Amino acid sequence: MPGSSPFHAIADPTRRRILDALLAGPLRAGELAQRFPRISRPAVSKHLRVLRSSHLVFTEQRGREVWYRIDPAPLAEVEKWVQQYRAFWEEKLQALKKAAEES
Amino acid sequence: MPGSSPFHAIADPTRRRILDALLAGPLRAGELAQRFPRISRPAVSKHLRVLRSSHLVFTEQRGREVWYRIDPAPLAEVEKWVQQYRAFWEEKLQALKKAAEES
DNA sequence: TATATTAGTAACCAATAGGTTACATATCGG
DNA sequence: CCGATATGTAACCTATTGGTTACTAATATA
Repeated sequence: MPGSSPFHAIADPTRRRILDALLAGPLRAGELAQRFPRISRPAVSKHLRVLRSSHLVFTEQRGREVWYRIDPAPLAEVEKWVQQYRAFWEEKLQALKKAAEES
Repeated sequence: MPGSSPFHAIADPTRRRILDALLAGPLRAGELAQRFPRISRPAVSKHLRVLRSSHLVFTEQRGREVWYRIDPAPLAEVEKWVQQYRAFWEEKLQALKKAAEES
């Protein structure tokens, strides 16, 4: 539990939507949960725990409220990995272009 | 099963290593499995099925051999999503830089 | 101080994931 | 044709995931 992979953290679509919501700015736990009417608050709370454990979000306690905000730093690892494949797919696009020009 | 998310497909470290291996060029199923001595061939076969179902790899049958190669196209979705957060973390780096200069 | 409000946790459950061994299927080579 | 090789699948097991409801702890407020 202490420090799971960002690849695992972003695998779940609900967790990605949570991060997307936080992109606009910090939110309280409850407010965040309200944005997912189809699942319960504890379910969201668990997703937040996963995001915390992978350091994709961090919290600031203000009285009884807990504010969540993004820390996108761990996504750099994901980006780096995906970028390895960029050259590959750009090659393919090049090949397609060439083929189109030759037809 | 027909068409699972690339986010899910790359969540597993073994599947990422399979893709990494294929980056150097196409490989046969068995040859691929040999690179993972700690897990059985059927386990690798199952990972390959997941990768196939998310269209990250495709196969070419040649006699009794099955050659696997990468199709990185679905990773574009991942890249696109991660890039949204780029601006965010670059801002943070900027802020750090600024703070360093002012100290 | 009593009561709402906010957030997390405990205990539980069904479904999925990732692994295993045993088996089926198809092709190659002698 | 027959044995060896290459690959995938079936059946099964355990751990993890994502969800639920019920409860606890802490802080704000009337």
